[in-house]
Amino acid sequence: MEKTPNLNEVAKLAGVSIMTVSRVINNSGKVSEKTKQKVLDAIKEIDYQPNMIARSLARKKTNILGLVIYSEEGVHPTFYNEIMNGVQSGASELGYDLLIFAQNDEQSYRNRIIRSSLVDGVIFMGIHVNEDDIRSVHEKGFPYVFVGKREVKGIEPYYISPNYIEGTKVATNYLIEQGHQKIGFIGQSKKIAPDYDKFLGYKQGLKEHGITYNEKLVSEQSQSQADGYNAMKEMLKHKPTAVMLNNTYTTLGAITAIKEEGLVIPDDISVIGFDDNQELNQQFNDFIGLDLTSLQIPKLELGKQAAKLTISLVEGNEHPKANYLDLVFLQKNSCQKL
Amino acid sequence: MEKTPNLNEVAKLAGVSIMTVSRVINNSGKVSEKTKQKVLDAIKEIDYQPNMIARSLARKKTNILGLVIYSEEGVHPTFYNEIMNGVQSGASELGYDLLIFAQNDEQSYRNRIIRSSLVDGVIFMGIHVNEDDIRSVHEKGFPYVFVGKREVKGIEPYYISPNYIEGTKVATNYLIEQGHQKIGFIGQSKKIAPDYDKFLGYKQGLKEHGITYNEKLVSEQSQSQADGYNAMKEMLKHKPTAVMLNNTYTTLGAITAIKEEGLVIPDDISVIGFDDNQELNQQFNDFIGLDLTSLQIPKLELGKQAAKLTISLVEGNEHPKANYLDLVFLQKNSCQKL
DNA sequence: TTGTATGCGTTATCAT
DNA sequence: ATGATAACGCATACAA
Repeated sequence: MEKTPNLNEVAKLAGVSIMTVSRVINNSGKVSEKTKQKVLDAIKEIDYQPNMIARSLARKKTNILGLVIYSEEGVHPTFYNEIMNGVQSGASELGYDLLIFAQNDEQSYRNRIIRSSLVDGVIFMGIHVNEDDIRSVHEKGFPYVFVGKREVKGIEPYYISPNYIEGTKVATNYLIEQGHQKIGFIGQSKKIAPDYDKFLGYKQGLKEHGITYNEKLVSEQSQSQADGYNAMKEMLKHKPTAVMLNNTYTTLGAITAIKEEGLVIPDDISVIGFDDNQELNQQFNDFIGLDLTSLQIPKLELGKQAAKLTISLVEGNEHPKANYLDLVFLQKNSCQKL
Repeated sequence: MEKTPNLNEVAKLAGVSIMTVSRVINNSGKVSEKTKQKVLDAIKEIDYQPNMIARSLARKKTNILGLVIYSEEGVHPTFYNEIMNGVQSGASELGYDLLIFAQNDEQSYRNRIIRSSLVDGVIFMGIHVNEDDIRSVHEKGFPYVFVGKREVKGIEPYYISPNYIEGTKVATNYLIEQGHQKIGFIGQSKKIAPDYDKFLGYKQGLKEHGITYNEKLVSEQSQSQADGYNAMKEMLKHKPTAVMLNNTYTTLGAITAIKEEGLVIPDDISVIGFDDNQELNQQFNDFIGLDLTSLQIPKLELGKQAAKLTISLVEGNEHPKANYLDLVFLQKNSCQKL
């Protein structure tokens, strides 16, 4: 490895002081057009690139964001990866790099994050978060944003979350406007916050149209294909004309059950899915031969917004603690007007 | 944001010089047990954490690895994300952080990477790589590793790749040992290097057992479910007793075709899949009700090895240019002894 | 065993 | 418009 050139060498070559070179690089202060050219030429000649580390030390700012992913066994679900891509992209757009913190153990990151001066701000992501980390970061006034709605005892944390309630309400309204009254909902889980919010939106939609809530048309089972299959089997006894599902897996199971009963989508029953995984969903659509109408989480955008919000906080701006991003309602052909 | 403490403040509090503190932190040089305790106490008291930026500048080493992902439209296929997780994990194990470079345009990274002194080494990943970047990094002697076999004109690059040839050879041998002679292969593509390697392994397996290659049992179509479906339909006319597939999508299509013909897996035909996406595959297995025997790319491990190899190069060790990682042959129940 | 001086490459401050 | 000098926080070399 050859030594990388520094300001001194550029200055010497251009016949000016390092400060002039620095000014040219940063477009700051006044530099005459003539010397500016000399400097630019010198920079090009020796292929000079500013040393980010030295710059960071002097500026006390690294232009690096940290992304902390709390995951199990070192494997991050696809879901997080897509958001991560968005974070990277959003950070990049504003001239920030992204540093990944992730480990299988539940180690605390707070010291490395806040004290080491390596990152200017941090984004938290994952279910099994170390809440002490967030609390600590929060109390130190260190810029951070959490992806996903979050309650942390004792503080009111910054977060950006998909607006599940609003999303399912929109979808429910859509079904109702298509003439549906007996609308099923699979995946009402009190344990999983997003799933419960989806349920709330569904309920609100019904309420706004004066449709009485029928608990026979709601199932708590929410995780696997088997859950969706069983829930749908049971629910079909009560003849819903439409059904909303909480994720890709339950959707698959439910569709299997519907087909087994000899029903056709959307002729006999309308279906709205909830797509947590676009690639998976795409492939299933191909396989099932069905273009599912669904609510989509704009994961890339979610990540981007998280990055931009964090950067805005880094730069000293004020923001509300709770931030929401609309879901995308994708109307395909699994719903029918009654 | 409160000011973070530095060596000076620890030293003052402990009543020693900053050098003693530095020695305690780095476990270098001789420090008496007594002063060591004083220093440790002081560190704990003010919650001191070394400033990584200052350390990096002084050491001329950041302990940060860069990961460059060349992708399209800012979206990285799941495949890369899993490898990325491995890279992060591997780097972390050896005390390195990971910085992500990724953008939708085909921008060159070489200057930022090599010259800015931000990262000690770099890992490249993706199809549409900017070859000039690699060449430049290579020629400067900057530590790097490419994930996936790579040919770059003019140089012999460092890479670590799944051993596709060996993998499919093992799988082919397995089928032959189970008594199969008419073994089909779907996905021989000259355009996609890994797919062609898979084909080569298949061919070698046949050759080792003196089975003549029958091109009626080989299909070039290799990308989509439709490809797999069509290829299988055609191939079934020649009555293979077993078939190997090149990826999850063609597998799905092929299985559909097999079922349509009224054949049962594994009773009528044995199937070996190639799993590029574990989550997808898992879900399909559930759906199809079939535990597919398949070749798996150990993506997490691939990423880890890439990180460790890069770090080893950073630390001045010698390594061969070409490095291979064995595929995992997962024997489930889609194959039958003849 | 401990401390002092110097440098890492840049930016900020204050001169000129 | 340009330059000299002092930070930035730590590590290395050299003293004591």
